[in-house]
Amino acid sequence: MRAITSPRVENISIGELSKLSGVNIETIRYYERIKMLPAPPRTATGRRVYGPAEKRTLAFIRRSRDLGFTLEEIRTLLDLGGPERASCADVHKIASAHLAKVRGKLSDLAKLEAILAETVAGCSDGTAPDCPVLDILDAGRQSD
Amino acid sequence: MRAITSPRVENISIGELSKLSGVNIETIRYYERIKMLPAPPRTATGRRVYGPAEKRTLAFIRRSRDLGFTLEEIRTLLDLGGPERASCADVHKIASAHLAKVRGKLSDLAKLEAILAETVAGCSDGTAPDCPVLDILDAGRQSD
DNA sequence: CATGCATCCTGTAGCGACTACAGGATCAAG
DNA sequence: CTTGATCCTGTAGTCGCTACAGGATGCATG
Repeated sequence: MRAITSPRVENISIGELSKLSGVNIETIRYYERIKMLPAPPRTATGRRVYGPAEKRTLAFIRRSRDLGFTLEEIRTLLDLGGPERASCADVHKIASAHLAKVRGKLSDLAKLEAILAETVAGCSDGTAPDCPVLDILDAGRQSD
Repeated sequence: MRAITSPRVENISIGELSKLSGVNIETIRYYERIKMLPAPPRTATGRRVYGPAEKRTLAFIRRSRDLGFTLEEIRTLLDLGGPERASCADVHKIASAHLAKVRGKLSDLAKLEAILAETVAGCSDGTAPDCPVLDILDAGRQSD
């Protein structure tokens, strides 16, 4: 979609795009290679030229990555939001499955935090003669 | 003299070790390759024979991995717990650094959960005409 | 003793999501 | 015109496994 009403066509280099989006240059090229991002037009000398559309897409990808979606999931999301603007239900399915995964991870991590905190506390400043941290890690499974 | 009744010298195969420890056979061999585990003795025909020591070490590794330590960290922990039984302070440093990382991840994940939950809720059953999930992902960065 | 199946062996390649080069080409400023 | 920043392609490395391929043993049964 070429911006008809948009006055200036904002042409930016990959370096600028990288700075603007917070995505590594190498990663942007990587996204292009694996077809997460469409290949942009080039200058006569072969440099990539990006416009607002790519900027938007990249921001979408980045945000979704931050939220822990895999590239595969994001690809699907992008497709769902594409020309067809298909079923919101599909999007909902992906997002809520992902939410479930996140919640699982969250509770695992919370448990882990508790154990670790306890472990570390047992050896508060390293003056203990035998290190309880190692013992706890060692004896995690009591029945050995 | 093979162990008949009481396994005084507990000699086990890699398969048994795998079952006992819950670590994949391939992974055990991988650990050996990258020197996380010492190479065990072999039978005349080249099969690995493990004893209680390896079992212990593997359990230690496994538990530490479950707690999210990297193999590199675990390697250090194993060294620290080795013949020298060196400074508990070092162990404490590693463990608490790791705890800090875990806490960071935990809070990130909690924020993420909140955003995702909200996002998903906005599209509770996919009957909305335009999908709010995509819009939210899209518009995460308001200033674009 | 032969058969057959489970288990083991080595070695290599693949995964996801990047990251880090090497070895050039081009651009913008002084 | 020279310098240094930026860009290009292509390949290989990272982490922590996992999955083969293609073969060699081990053990129970007929």
